[in-house]
Amino acid sequence: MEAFHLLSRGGAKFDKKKFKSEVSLFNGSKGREPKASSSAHALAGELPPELDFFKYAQGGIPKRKADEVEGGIDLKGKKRRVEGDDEDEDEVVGSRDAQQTEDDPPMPRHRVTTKGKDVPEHVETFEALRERFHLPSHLLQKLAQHGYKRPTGIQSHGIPILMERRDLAAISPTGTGKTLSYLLPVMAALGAPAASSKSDAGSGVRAVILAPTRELAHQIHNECLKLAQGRKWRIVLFSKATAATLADKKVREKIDIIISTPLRLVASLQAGNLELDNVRHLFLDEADRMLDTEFLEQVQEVIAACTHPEIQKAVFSATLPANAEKIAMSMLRDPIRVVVGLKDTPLPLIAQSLTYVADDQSKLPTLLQYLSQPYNPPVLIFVSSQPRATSLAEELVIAGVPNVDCLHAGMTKKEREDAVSRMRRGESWVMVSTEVMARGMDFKGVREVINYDFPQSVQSYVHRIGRTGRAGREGKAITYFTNEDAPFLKTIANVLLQSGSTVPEWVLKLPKPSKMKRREMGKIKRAEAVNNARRIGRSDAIKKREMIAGSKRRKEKEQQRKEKLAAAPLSADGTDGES
DNA sequence: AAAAAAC
Repeated sequence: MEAFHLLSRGGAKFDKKKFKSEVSLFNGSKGREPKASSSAHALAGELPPELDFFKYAQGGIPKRKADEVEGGIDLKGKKRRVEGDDEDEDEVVGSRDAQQTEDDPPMPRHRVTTKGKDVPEHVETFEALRERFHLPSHLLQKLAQHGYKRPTGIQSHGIPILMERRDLAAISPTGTGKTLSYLLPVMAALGAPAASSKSDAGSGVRAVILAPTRELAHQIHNECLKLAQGRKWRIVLFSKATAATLADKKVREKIDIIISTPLRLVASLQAGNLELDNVRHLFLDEADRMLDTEFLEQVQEVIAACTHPEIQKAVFSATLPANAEKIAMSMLRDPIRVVVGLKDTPLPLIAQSLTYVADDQSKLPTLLQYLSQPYNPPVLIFVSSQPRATSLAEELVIAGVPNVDCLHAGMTKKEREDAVSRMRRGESWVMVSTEVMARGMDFKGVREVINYDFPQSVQSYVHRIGRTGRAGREGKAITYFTNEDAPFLKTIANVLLQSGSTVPEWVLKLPKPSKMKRREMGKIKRAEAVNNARRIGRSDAIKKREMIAGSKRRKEKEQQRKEKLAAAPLSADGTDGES
């Protein structure tokens, strides 16, 4: 009860450990929440942030028993039915996820399907990679050293494919270790650092990894550094600052791996400060996002700059709509497609629910009510725009919710970095953010996701809620919907159903979007078409200038907002009280 | 279908 009090008032200095176990105890009565013991255990066993990378392999992850009945639906039975529905008839059904063997951590079981010519045999263990591909022992040591026991589905199938230098389109659910599945082969292929005299691999960058957000690029970079620890590879997280150092050609030639967002890289290419003609590995993380129209052109420019004849390309995501897959496949050479589990589907470990809030005004009271009761921090809250992120965070602070943070791309680089590190340190209890956080970000502790604003696509939904339930842990996801969201509700509801969560009967009985709605949507579509048509005639330079102006305006607005907020800082430091 | 993100 004390914890409850502290939480709602936010007035006291805080022992998170103590707090969390008490809150969990509290929740225990509700049955659906993770058990107190598991919560306390997870917390006690928490690794320092620098070891996060190895979390996938950790044992002792609490998991719902397979035969547990939840909300009237037998998860096991449900899952079997869904698997039976698979439509890709010409696909080869490979092994199951290696994680399922008796004594091992209960990672979710996923079927793995592969498609393509001469698909390399998957491996059951990391050791097998040494025998087959001479994976350097220092890499194996890194894995073993940190308790990495068995490869996940995507790792056991993807790594051999990549190590045989084949192109790959990999689809695997959120939190199943995609990053390692492409980093390990890159590190193995690099051999000696470019700076070393032993290197016979030509000069200049040999691997490029692209990600859609700075935060994700940063996270990938960190994980890469962990694998490279003690080695002399130059692994560069591309930023304005690092790009500036490239003017010196000697500097560029010694880089081994670049991890970057597309536009940053394109800027350097255009400035003539970077050559990618020696790149042997070009990987796209969050591939469907990277192939969105807004990124596509930039990505294509990077691809065009990678002129090495033996370049290996690969794309990774938890979601890959048909459209994006078509583009991806056209970019790859004789590709292999690997699908772990079901495409565009969240993990069954995430308990999903829908909450009706009549309109936008009703959301805040609903959220405050929710946060006035015990919850498992940190909670990640998604909204649809930057201003809404700022103002919601503001409202929560005013309402006395402690340790509220905010993250969106309108913030400065430093603000964004600070927000992420508060999150990593467990100092944020409530993180309000936009789509910028929806993909790839791996905050181990996140147990709850709230979609305050309805997601704009199934893909967005899957990635957002995939911030929880990672590496075999449980998670909880709540999605608010208003009357206006109704036309899109059924689509999302089906996603919930497919992944083993329950949906109120009446939602399933909803008709397809009404004629009126469709007409409305049609109007928007036409208006957009007209708008686009108007733009077609314009030069790229004008478009670019407009884009820059738009972003400047946003930044100015943001600054004004911040100044207003100065009296009530977003970031509580644990000792602050409300006014 | 629409916003966000990328420099």
